[in-house]
Amino acid sequence: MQNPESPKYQQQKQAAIRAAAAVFARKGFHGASTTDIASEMGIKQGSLYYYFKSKEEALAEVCLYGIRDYVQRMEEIARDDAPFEVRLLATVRSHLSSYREKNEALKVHNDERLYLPEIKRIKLKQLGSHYRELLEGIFEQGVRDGALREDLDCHFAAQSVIGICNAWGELIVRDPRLDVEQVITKVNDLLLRGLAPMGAKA
Amino acid sequence: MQNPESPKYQQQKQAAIRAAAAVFARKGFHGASTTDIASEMGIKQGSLYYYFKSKEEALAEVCLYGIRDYVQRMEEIARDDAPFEVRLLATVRSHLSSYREKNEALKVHNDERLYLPEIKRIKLKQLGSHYRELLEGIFEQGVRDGALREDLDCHFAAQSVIGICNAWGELIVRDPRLDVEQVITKVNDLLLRGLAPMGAKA
DNA sequence: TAAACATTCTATAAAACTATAGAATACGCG
DNA sequence: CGCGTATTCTATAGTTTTATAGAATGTTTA
Repeated sequence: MQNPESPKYQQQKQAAIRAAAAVFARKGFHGASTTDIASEMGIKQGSLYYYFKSKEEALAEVCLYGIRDYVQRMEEIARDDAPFEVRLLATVRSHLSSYREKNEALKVHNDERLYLPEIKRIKLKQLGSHYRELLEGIFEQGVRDGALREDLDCHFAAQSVIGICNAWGELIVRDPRLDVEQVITKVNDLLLRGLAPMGAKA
Repeated sequence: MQNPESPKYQQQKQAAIRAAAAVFARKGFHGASTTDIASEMGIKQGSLYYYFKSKEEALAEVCLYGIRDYVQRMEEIARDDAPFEVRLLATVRSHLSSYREKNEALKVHNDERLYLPEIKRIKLKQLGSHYRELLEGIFEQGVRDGALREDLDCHFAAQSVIGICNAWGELIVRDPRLDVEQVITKVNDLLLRGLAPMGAKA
């Protein structure tokens, strides 16, 4: 057993999660065989079970790995009270920059809903909801500060941000020529204008 | 063989496509077994091959079925030259209202990219591109008419509309309590404000 | 160096899945 | 009704896949 949680083990486990993330993202959960994942990290199929008890556990680990520091960054943004515009930009940036950089771990979240053991699924759902609630809180603060129009549906706004960021995240991953920084600017701009109070400045 | 293309055959084929669409949407291409699809429409696994030569062909049919009248409605919108605001609303409505109504055929498009035979994939890509180009054209017209800001990146705008509509489409399907008409209004509003010229009216 | 432990490999059992063939049943029409 | 065709069923061959067991190899440390 991997009792000492040795550095090598940790490192390889990380590699296993990354490999699984990449292959799941490319082929989907069922499309990815354990053979694929193993060979992605340069070991044989059977050896993969040294790191994961099952294929589903691999998926669970990938999902949690993908969302965790994601939520963490959102918490930081929510914590220090900058003006709304700054927070929104930080959110969009956090969401979109990680999409390409932090490999494909996030693309899996369509599958996660389906094939995860109950407990893990709940855990993930909590993290996802937590993320959305943090974002909603930022919008509520924005309304209070007058940076957003008063009748704004903050839940709608938060969902829209997540939705549009995910959509552009996909496009960014799919098309390497896209300039991430530029996309971030434009998405931020679109949202800012779309949610601004009636007679806002440019 | 199904020589006469009898009404019953047509009807059952339609049912088969719908069933496949539903199961693919729920479980993804590889997650869906032919047994699942068959039992979804109330027949046995082997019988499915009376309607599809292979599982991949089923996917192809589902994808084409999903996107066709979609593109067609976009063509209508692009054809009669209404003011930009009307066209945008029509687009958002077409996109979102079909999402729940026209079952799950559209959700599959992540898989399609991966598992489709080359020819079908190209066909689909063409349809998708065509759709986006029509939308881009509408934006370009909107800029010319002064309804949109001059420096608007129409490609970006079109992608964003598609992205946000898809995102909300998913939410609509997943949560039956959501009021589609209300979502349409809000999404349209967000986009309209986000893309409007600098000193626009409410 | 040798013992103890960690990591990977090979081989395989058991299950699931696609696709086909041929039998069985349902349907429409003279 | 009864013939011909359309549709569905059963059974199965042939793959592919997950997961496990035990052997083989690497690595650390005393």
